[in-house]
Amino acid sequence: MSFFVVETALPLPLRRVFDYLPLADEPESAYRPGQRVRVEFGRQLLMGIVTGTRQHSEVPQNKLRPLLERLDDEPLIDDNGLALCRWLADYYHHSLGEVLEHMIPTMLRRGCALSEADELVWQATGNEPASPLRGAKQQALLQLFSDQPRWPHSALTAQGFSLAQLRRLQDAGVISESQQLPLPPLMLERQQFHTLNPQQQSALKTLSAELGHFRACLLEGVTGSGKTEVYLRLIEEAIQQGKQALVLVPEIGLTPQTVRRFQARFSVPVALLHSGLNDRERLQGWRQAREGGARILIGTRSAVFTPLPDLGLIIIDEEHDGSFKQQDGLRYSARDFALVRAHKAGVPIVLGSATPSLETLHNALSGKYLHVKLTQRAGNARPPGMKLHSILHQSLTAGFAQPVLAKMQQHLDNNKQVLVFINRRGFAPLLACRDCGWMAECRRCDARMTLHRMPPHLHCHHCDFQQGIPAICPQCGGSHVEGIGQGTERIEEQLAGLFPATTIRRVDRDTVRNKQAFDELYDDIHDDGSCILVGTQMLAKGHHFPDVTMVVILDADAGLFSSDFRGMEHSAQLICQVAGRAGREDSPGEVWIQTLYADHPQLNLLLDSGYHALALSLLQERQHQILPPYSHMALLRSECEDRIQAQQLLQEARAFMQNWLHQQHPNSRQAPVTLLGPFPAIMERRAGRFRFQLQLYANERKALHQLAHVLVQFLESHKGLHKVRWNLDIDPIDTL
DNA sequence: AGCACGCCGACT
DNA sequence: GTCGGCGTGCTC
Repeated sequence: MSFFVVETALPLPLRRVFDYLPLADEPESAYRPGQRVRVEFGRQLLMGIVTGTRQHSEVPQNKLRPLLERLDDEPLIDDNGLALCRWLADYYHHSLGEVLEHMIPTMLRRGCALSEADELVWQATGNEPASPLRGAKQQALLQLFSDQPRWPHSALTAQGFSLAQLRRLQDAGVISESQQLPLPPLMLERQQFHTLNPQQQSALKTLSAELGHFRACLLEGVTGSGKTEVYLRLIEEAIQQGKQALVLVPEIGLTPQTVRRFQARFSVPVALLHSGLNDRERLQGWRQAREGGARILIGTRSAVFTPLPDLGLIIIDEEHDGSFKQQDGLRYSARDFALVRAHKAGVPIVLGSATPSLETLHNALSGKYLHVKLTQRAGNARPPGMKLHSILHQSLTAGFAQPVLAKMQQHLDNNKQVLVFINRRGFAPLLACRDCGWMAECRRCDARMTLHRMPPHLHCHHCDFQQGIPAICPQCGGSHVEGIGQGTERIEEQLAGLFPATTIRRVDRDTVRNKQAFDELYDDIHDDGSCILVGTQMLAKGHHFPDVTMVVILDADAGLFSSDFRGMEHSAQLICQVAGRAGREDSPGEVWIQTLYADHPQLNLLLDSGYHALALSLLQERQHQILPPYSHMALLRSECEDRIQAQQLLQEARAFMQNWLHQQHPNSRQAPVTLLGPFPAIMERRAGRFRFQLQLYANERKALHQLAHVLVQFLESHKGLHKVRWNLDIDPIDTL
């Protein structure tokens, strides 16, 4: 038998693979890329993924160790999946082993067998009972198995049968046990298709012509224009062609409403992958997709990695949503990765949004993406009337201007609901002393502590540090320590005083601990008559509130002057999204935006001409400033408890890159990559660490990629400054 | 990332 | 005299 080694990717931040000797007596053909193997690595036990076999190894013979176990006969990840992981690792300059880790569910990472996701299934043998069966339960079971020969155990326990009763049938030889992967439940009552308006029909026609080959499409549809109905029809066509569809939704977008809408529309199994699932459920969903049982997979960011053998269509709903970008570790964009995946699979991808990101819009306008628009609202719904209400020189009651309160009362009197949006949870964003100006600051961050009342405490929203509320000022000993400014808790409390007869419901991370709680609250809200909803952006996404006819945006100004160049884009998207919560077909909503800057040009452009017009203007600005999408960006961040060292790492990185660029382009005046920084982060100290950033801009992605590659090599081999943590963010979405 | 080895300060 | 701090270097 000839010598060979097994090349293995390990879940380590090291950007290389490791060679292991095969198990004794196993031929080279037993090892295929994508299988899991267990190996000893130093003193630890790790699970690795085979990436190939080699006749020779660079590693000296005496250093090679044999692997301990091969866990799979069939590769867990196929060649397509592996190629996609290689692309991802390369594009984000990340270790292949860690990328592969994202590809498989937690249970499989821990070495479990695929069959762990199976359920117990009872199968009728067709034999006569070997011993007489007595009792009503036994007879009932016999009847069930003659109606249908295979029954999942859970379906039988749901009907009140016990394991002992089934065992008795098994002992009599009437049934035998086996295992199989459960299928996602099928909805039997199919919902009616909504009729499409002419615009939806034409959009559907355009998009369905793209099935069968790669094409990136932006479906830009104003709120209420019926994007979902177009997705559903398109999916229906893909399903009819024997294909699977992958639907990615934002983190809070996977509401029961959405799920029900999908499940009730298709006569094929729909699998879900979201954060509310346990490890076993995740493995089930993953396998249902991989083994083809599920024809539609709906999931959040990480679902983009799920193997789908018959993939025929990808849909990214609310493609502009920030939750598609992972913000730590492997900082990938599920949206961008999905585009690559669609390209490699030769299938169309539809990016849907009422407020597309400027990147996507740019690609659509330049003709790179097919641009499909829906400008009419489905049914008779009218767009909400949006108005700016200047609060300059106005006295406010509980943070509200008098006319706004009056208008709210009007809507409540009509038995309607009012939504108050304020993107700040807690009671007050600041606790300060009236006598000396002292403020409660977080001891670990450059930030003020937020005052909470329920329960009373100070809470840093940046590092989660909590402490009690001082009764007297720690600086001057005075007793006039009080909360300054408005948070959701305070608004809730004050509105209760102003509208004593009205139910006030607060919706933020403090009142809604998990998804299920939100769903329950949503049902309550649905059953309420008139009420006021006070909440953070949690309210803005996902759920629609049909009885809300008025939306009040209290702190729009906070987003208008963000130091991030995407600040205005994100504010506009959020305002549109909140505004979209209001109204239904017969009762149009109205949106009041309180602002100190009623003549803010961009805010006015948004309100007068809509998101698309504002986006075009913002794109022009980006073009002048040569910012994304007119340039490509990467961000090198550093953090360290020692401020000097955090900064120094970036200075050294900068010096290294300048030197490298100079060597590559000795004669050019303008390097292909522009370096900016290091700058302290907007919040320089967070959770006890000082944070800095270095910005890299390039016109050509290739130049940026090459520089990033050597930069990572430099940083990995960098000896000094060992305590400084760093990360490289390709296509960052916020530069905070 | 772990986990060793290794060389200097305050404890039994 | 040891326990233990974390600097630095390696892991197929």
